[in-house]
Amino acid sequence: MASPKSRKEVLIDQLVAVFRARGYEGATLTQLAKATGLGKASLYHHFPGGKAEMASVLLRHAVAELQQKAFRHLTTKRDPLVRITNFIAGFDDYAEQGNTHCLVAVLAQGSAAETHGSHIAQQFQDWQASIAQVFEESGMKPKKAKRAAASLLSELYGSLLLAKLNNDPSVFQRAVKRLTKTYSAQ
Amino acid sequence: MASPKSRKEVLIDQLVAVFRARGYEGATLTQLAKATGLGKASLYHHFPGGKAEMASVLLRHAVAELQQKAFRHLTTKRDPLVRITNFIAGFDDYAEQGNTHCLVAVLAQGSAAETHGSHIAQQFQDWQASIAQVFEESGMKPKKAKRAAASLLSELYGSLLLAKLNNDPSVFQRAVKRLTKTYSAQ
DNA sequence: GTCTATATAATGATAGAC
DNA sequence: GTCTATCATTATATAGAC
Repeated sequence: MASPKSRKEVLIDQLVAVFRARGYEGATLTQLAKATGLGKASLYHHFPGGKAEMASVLLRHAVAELQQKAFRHLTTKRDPLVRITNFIAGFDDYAEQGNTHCLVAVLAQGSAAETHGSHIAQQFQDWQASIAQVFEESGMKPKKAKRAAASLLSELYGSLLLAKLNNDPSVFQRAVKRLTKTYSAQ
Repeated sequence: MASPKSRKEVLIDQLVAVFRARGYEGATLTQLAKATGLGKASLYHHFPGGKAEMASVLLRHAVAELQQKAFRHLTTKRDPLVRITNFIAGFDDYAEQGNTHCLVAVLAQGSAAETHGSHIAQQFQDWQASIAQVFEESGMKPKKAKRAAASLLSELYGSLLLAKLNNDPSVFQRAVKRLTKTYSAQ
């Protein structure tokens, strides 16, 4: 079912893996070149703006992927709680069951934050509002819906971070299971 | 009441601020020198092993500070739920009400993870067990206590991360308030 | 203990051939 | 589109005077 990936998409995936694992400053051109099998000069052919351009392109790509895999489910016509559980499942997919970081969160740290921080903040506020909207449709008052949305995002990103800190993806997997159960019950 | 800080403690605090804000690779010697008001060579007088030694010392320091401010409260003789709420308050103190990162989490990312990852993982497992122990004493079965501990840590670290991603410390402050309420209500 | 000056290595980035 | 070779800059780290 997976549509065949273009050359550029494969390239982007290879670069994303390095940025996710090492962060913006930790991802050196030597490592990026090695991960893609290209020389440094070839990377500059694809990204004339160098590392900064790579980060921008990859950030857009990650946001689009999260939208497609996870947040998209929030705006369907289905039952609100089904939308939430579908969203959680999509996020689990994006995070590869707790085995990888979210690039958006990675690029919000270190010096990349100076460049992308406000964009990312806006994005997270939009996402949070999108979740809150679904909770409202499920019967919560606006204030409570907003906090429930913040709590859900916190638990997803928190357990993903803790999975990394504990060096154990199952921390994330259990959180996904628990959250899914919480919102599918009733 | 705060005991006067030694020269070295002040120095460490200044260095920690840079590592917290920029990460391990993002914290350059130039920035570290500027933050301390010292020249680079003077930093090597205090830390002959350079950046790597700074990170090791600062990591130990951060773990000790977290122990002193937060986790210490888990092993008092008080009521289990009081211990939990005291722990949360202490973590809030360490995180400066959501305005700063946890250095331990910062040093678990990027290339510093290669050096400190397993130590940090062990530390988090110990901390999690310490919280679980309290939940057990409050009446939970071991399995449930363990998951409740993971959930609490996830929410604290997740809301702290989300506060950064949203560029809004109140995300963390509200989580602390909500968690405190959850565990202080009977 | 701190400094200036400098060495050494790595990084991001380019030029130009193919 | 990819390469080799190289550049300029920045990074970590050291020597040695004070």
